[in-house]
Order: sequence, then C-alpha cells, then structure tokens
Amino acid sequence: MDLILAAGELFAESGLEGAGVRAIAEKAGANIAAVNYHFGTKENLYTETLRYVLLQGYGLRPSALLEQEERLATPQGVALVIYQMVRELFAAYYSSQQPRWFGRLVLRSFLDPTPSLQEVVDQVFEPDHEAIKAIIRRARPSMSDAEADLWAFDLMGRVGFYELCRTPILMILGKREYDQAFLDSAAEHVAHTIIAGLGLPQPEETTGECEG
Amino acid sequence: MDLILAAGELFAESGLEGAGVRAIAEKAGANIAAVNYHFGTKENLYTETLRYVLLQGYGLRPSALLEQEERLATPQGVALVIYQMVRELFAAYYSSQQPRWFGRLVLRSFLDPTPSLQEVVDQVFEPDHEAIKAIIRRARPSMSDAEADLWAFDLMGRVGFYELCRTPILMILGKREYDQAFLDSAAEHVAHTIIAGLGLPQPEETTGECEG
DNA sequence: GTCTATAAACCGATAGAC
DNA sequence: GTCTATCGGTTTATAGAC
Repeated sequence: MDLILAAGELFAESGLEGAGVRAIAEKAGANIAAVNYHFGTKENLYTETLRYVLLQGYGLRPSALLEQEERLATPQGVALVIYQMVRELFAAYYSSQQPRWFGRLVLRSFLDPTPSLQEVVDQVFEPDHEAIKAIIRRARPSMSDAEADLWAFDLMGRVGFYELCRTPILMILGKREYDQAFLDSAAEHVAHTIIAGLGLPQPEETTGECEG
Repeated sequence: MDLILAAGELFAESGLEGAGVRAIAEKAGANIAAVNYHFGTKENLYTETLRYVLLQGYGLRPSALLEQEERLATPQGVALVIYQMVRELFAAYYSSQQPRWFGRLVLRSFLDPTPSLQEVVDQVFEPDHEAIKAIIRRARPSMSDAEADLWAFDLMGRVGFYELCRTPILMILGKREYDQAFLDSAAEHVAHTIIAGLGLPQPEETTGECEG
C-alpha cells in the first residue's frame, strides 16, 4: 500500500499528532525510515496527503458545473444543477466508493491548519465557493455578494456536518453506521430546502439519480 | 488560572494528543504533578474539561425553550422561538463573552471521541435535539420523525459550521477574524431560511434587513 | 532504496521530600 | 497540597551497513 494512502487513513482517524510514523509505515508495509527518505518529515507527509486528497482524490468540482451554460438559463435548469451538485457532494463525502477517510481528513485540516491549507483553499475551496455563488446568483441575480457567500457556506456546511458530527448523530439516531437510505434522505432534504429557499421550482424526478 | 480552564484552551487548540500536561500546568500556573494529583490521568482531565464546558459553561439549553408553552401556541410564536434560539446558539458559540475555545473543544470531542462522549450526548445533545424537534413539530405537526431529525440536524449543523470551518472561511472572505456584523448576518440567514422553510411567518423585529 | 540500530528529545505518571 | 527529580516508555529523525 502506498505511504500516502496509509498515512491519509491514519491521519484522518487520529489526527496529525495522534498518528505515528511507525503505524503509518507498518500499515503501508514499508520500513520506518521510508517516511523520512521520501518525505523528510511527518509534517511534509501530512501536507502531501492533504494535497493528494483535495487535488486528485476528489473527482467532484462544483466549478465544473458552471460550464453547463445552457442548463443554467432557466430556473428549472438552475434547480436541477443545484440538486445534482448536492447529490454529488454527498456522494463524494459519503459514498462507499470513496475511501471513508477523505472527508474526515479534510475536516481535520480545518481544525489543525498547516501552512499548506492556504494553498489548498486558493486552489480548491475558493474557486468552488465562487462557482457555487455564481450558480446561486443565476437563481437570484439581485442577491448581494455577502448574501451569496452565506448561501454558499450554507450548502457546503450542511454537507460536511454529517461527517463532522458522525459520532454524536449516530448516537442520537441509535444506529451503528449511516445507511444509504438516511444519507439519501439527508441529501434530498438539503437540496430541497436550498432550492425552495431560493424560490426555484423543485425538480420532479427527485429520488432517482438524474442523468441530465 | 484553573487547571480545567487552561486545559480546555489547550485541548481546544491542539487536541487531546497535541496538548501536553507540561504546557497545561504551566499555563495554569501550577506544577506538573498537580494534574496527576487532581485528575489522575490526562484523559480524565480531558473528560472533566469537556463536561465542564457542556454542562456548566454553556448557559444555553434549547430544551429550556420548550417550557414556554404559551409562545408555542401560534405560528408567529414558534417562529419567534426559533429565531431567538438561533440567535442564542450563535451567541453561545461566537460571543466574545464566551471563551473562544468552547466551541472548538466541542467539535474536537466529535472527531476524537472518548468514552465520556456518550454521557455528554445523553445528557446534553440528545435532549436538546429532541427539544428542537418538538419546536419544529409545532410548526409542522404532520412532519415525520425522520424529517424532524433532519431539520434539527440542519439547525445545529449550520451553527457549528462557522466554528469548524473558521480558518478556510476567513481565508475565503479575506478577513483576519469574524466581525460582529458578519456573525449577525450569518445568524439572520440561518434563522430566516429555517423559518421560511417551515412555512412560518418571519418575525418583524429582526435587526437585519431580510424582508423576502 | 531498504533495512537495523540508535540518537535526542519528549511524553505521562509518580515517588518522596517538604 | 506543592514541588523536584526521575523513571520507563514513546516519539521523530537519522546515521550507516547492505
């Protein structure tokens, strides 16, 4: 197993301080000295792991949705794009196809900021944030920049919430792990309330997975 | 300075693994051995710190709002209770009167669960969650239990988001720290959209602008 | 590049004097 | 209850053989 993949899983689980290079090397099937040989320090490995997840791991980029100019011409089209984006964000964070630690590592990078966070924000989060704002502005062109910020934060925050609060949410729900039905209903709820809040018409073909 | 206050600040900043007992004792102006003398182990100190913040530090308990039976009789009253609750939650998490590390420590306790989390969830989060659900049900009595869960998660998640993502949000906004005007507008946005989403009338006496 | 051995520092916990 | 000194273990990082 690659050192970055092993490190990402352990960093996501236990944090930068909690995960040791011994455990990382052992999980990767490599020698302890390999970490130092390839990355120099543990912090460098952490930085590279975060960069890998955000720049290569995630297939989803909301900014790509902006290019669908023709779909954004009508309120129905904007609603569908928002619906699709929320569903894909949930899939990116909670799909069993993605390693489960991707989202958790991203959240940890917010609580334990390293100098590389600025770079990742500039290259990933800021463009995505602007893209979400632009899509929202298609629904309400008169919206102020500050209010568009709040709507965009709203959207991303509600997706990340179910990862951040996974443990207490599962305790409250009395479940052992999220099931697909719950994640589906949560994604539907987020998409539905945002679309309704923006005054857009609800897409009809909801429960399915919109093929465009 | 009290050991718990010093520990809370450092645990919030660096996590359970990142904060050392030496640094905690030094910040508290106490001897290293005092930690072991009063709390036995570092994990016990962490547990007591979390308990202190959640059971005594926060004045706010949404479940207390449930007792205002007469205000919950009308849609206008329910809307006002929700509005007030969101404003108070924002104040509890972001007011300069509260130590800034309160919210951060709570978030960390979700990512690095200890056995004490179950107790805190049972005593604090689960009752508050049920209280929020009950208030929401006053607005939409026919709502299913599962949908009320999602609305309640929604509310809490959007409050906590600005603490969790404080660093990237400030990077995106190009600010150095939250100012009161931004926090006010964020709280207004959350309250406004939830009240509107539940089909309730907006309270008139909102300090902000939103007239929909 | 991969491994062993080890350095140098730090950690939490504690014994024992006061 | 407070302090010093220290124990035993762990950490990251690295030197050097292969």
